[in-house]
Amino acid sequence: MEAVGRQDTAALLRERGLRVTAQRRVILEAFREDEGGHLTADEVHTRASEPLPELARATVYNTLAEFVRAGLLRPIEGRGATRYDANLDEGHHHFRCIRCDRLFDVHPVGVDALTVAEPGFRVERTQVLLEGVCSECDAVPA
Amino acid sequence: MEAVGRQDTAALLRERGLRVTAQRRVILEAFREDEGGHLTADEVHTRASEPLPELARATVYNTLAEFVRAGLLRPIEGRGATRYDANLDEGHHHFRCIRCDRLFDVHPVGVDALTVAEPGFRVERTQVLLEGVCSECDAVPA
DNA sequence: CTCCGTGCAAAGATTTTGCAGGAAC
DNA sequence: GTTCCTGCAAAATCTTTGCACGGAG
Repeated sequence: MEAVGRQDTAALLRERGLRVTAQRRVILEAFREDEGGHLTADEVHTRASEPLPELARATVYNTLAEFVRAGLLRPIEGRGATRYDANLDEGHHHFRCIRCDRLFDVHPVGVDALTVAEPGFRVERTQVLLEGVCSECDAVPA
Repeated sequence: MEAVGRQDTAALLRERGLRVTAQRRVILEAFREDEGGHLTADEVHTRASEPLPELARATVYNTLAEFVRAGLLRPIEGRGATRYDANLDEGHHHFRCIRCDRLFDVHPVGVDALTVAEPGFRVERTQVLLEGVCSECDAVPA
């Protein structure tokens, strides 16, 4: 929601016990600059390569996994490549357009009870994915 | 829920407008014989290869996609390989154990309101995935 | 200085595609 | 007989791994 300055990026990394490197900074900033903030590893690589052309794909994968462990990102698994969500708000869920494959944040009504414990299972995470056609694609005949 | 005989398998395929072939029959029967019915393409291939050793992997993928289009299976996307669900009951959702990676059917309380239309999006499908540790894995120290 | 992160390349896993032969209807 | 499915093999996609160098703390 709130835009965070570049200098804060380093502080955020340090806060989470992560070493500050140029790679981590540009990767984290790629999410801040993205409207919506739902990027695939490949998209992150493309964007972060602009300021840092030497950046290897493997580093992107390693770093994204690191960020997930540190609680900076949340992986959204679905069709094809995994997308990473920088919006850590527990109350939101996702809508994927089956036409354009984009991912949107949504706040559906009536999902709050989902945190209810399931007997026999220790629930640690909940992922709600709505699928359909977004208004933009719905306007197109095809 | 109810076990369906082999002879019904062919009828079911015909009903859905699908040609009846040995491959499709053994693939569909693999789901009936599986407790829980959440198989990956590879698991389907392994099981269906028993009665039909010539069965190619590509055929399994093609056939599963066909079955999804025909409404016989529902794809459950998540970490790693996609699992296919033979339980078409709209009211159930899934729990994945992050230790053993198995998928269980669950009926969490309070999810009914999820079918609520999301303004601006035409929702066609809803996928709720709970993640955590199953009771079986929870009993193991590691 | 020490440790951890990075880059490179290669392998691994999953899924898709093209085409010719063959079976279902 | 016509149409659609299957098998084979190869490629495309997405992700992980091993190892040596180099920069962060």
